[in-house]
Amino acid sequence: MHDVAREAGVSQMTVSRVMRGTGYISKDVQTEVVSAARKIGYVHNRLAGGNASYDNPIVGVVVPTMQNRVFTEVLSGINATLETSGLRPVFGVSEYSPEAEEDLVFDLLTWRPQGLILSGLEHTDALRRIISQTGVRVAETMDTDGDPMSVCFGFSHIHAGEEMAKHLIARGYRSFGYIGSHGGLDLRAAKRFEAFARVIRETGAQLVSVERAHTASSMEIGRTLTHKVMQREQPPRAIYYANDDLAAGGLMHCLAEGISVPETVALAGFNGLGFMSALPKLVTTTVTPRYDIGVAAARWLMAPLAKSDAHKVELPAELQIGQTS
Amino acid sequence: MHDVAREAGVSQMTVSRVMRGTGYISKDVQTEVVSAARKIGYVHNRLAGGNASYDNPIVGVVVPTMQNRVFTEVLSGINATLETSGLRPVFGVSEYSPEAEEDLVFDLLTWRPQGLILSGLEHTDALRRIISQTGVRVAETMDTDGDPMSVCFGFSHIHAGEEMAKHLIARGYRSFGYIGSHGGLDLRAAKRFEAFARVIRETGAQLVSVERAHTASSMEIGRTLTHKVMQREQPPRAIYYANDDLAAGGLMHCLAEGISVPETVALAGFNGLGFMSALPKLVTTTVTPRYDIGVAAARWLMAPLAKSDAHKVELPAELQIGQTS
DNA sequence: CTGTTAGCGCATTCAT
DNA sequence: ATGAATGCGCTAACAG
Repeated sequence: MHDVAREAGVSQMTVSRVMRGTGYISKDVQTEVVSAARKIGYVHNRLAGGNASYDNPIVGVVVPTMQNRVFTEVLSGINATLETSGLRPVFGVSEYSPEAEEDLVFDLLTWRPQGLILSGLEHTDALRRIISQTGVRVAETMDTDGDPMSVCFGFSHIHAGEEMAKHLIARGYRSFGYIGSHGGLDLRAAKRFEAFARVIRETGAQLVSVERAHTASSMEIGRTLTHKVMQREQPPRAIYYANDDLAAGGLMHCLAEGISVPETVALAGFNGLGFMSALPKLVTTTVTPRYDIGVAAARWLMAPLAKSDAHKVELPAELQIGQTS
Repeated sequence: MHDVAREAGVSQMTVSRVMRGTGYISKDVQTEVVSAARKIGYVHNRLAGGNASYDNPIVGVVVPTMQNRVFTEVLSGINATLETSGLRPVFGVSEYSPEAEEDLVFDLLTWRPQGLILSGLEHTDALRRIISQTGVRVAETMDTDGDPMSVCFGFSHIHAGEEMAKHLIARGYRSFGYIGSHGGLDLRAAKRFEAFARVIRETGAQLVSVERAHTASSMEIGRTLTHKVMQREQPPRAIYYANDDLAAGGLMHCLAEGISVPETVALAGFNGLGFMSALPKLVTTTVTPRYDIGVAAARWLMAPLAKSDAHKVELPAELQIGQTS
């Protein structure tokens, strides 16, 4: 920066102001400095400045997985929004482990970020402690069933599970199956399932099978588990899947085996991912606003709401009735 | 750090060494410092250190899109590998625009990264210039058809296109269609297509239709374009898709319309994404080592090969013959 | 194994 | 509208 200053015949401080576009600078000096910088091949070091001003143009993001489009879409929303003000997301993947999430948060704090974006409302005590100790701003996403540390953006999974149960009950189904993944580590899926199961029980209907893979969700797993469930003596009349990938896999199994949907078995997914509209049958699901949640969380970190504002920002998920129920 | 030093009764430099885990520190002092830090609630500022040591624990990554699993898998490989040595990827999305890529590189250099990971071998002149001016290490990925700035990791798209053409010709097909996306901005897809078309022509077979969506690829687009192509008076006997999403959409169209595959029309995709194995028919495709490419590039940045080493690291893609050709 | 000295590349806070 | 002095939090280089 000194070199640029000398080249442009101004002080180092003026170069700094030009680089950041702050304060008053005359047009002449501005162009002079820019061309001097280009001539020397100078690239502004934004992180060194963060040292003096005590914050960096960074937002830390922790997502549970990258195997599910849901979170890459959230990330897209975050990235697109932060881009507008020169911030960048720095992310980590927790693989649905609270301890891994805790480690990641510790690591990301090491970067002195403007804020943090986490998934879900359940975190380790140590994580909560460090957050309040350091005072970083935190946006929690994807869930509103619980108490956020400061603000959360998302929807109620309990409501989503109930709503789907009611829909299927209303359609006349009385015996149900559930297919999940991640060995139950996905706590939001667990909330949906519990709410779903409760409504089923209250209605006097049956939950005849619950299957959960121990690995990440995928169409393959969905197909395999559906095969397993449908081989039983008394297969369920309707299957609720933890997400669309699993449900799509279920549909693929039925297509391949000639099982008629929804006559023999009804299927329901969760998320409303784009690829679902390309399947031969539109699968009943709950459409979630992933991208918008990312946008909302990022926007909040860029300009936090006043204290008086809501601690829970609802971005509702909507039941989408397809041709599989 | 001063406060921690005082609390632990050592010098600030010793605290620095403990935080970074470098140099020789006695076990006693080490534990003393750690507990002092915890007591005060001190979080190490790693970016301030980057100031003094002239680079940060960061690798800049530019991917063309996040809509395609291919690149999120590359990112996963990069992330998992960098994690092992405390580095983090900081990424940007170019949306297949060379100018956007250029801007992103300029921005990422502002972070003083240890290195850069880019996609493809085609970049703007300004980008090449800044790279050589600043001397950052750059790994280019996904392609080996061309000259890397320093090292590239991937496979030949020309070979992949030729190989698929030869396979389909060998199966006896003589009239072909091609379905792509991104309005031709995906240069690697373009390489495959050109090689494919050349072999077709050389064999005396026909390329009867070429369709390209102007938007990102998806199953929906694949389904729509397949519908369009199959409506023609002389539909092709085999369709080569720019990627698996499009091909899967094509298969969905055929399933929904009762078009028999491969009897009426053969289908071939590209990438060999995991979800393909869940489809009712295994689609013929070329399996690409996305994750491994991310791993290899990241590993190289962590410990660059000697000058004498290869400038092109081949991670071969393999033809996978399925039930759709 | 630990401490001292010097300074990384910037931005803040005054001045003018 | 621009500049000078000062310090941010940390690490390199060396001494011991």
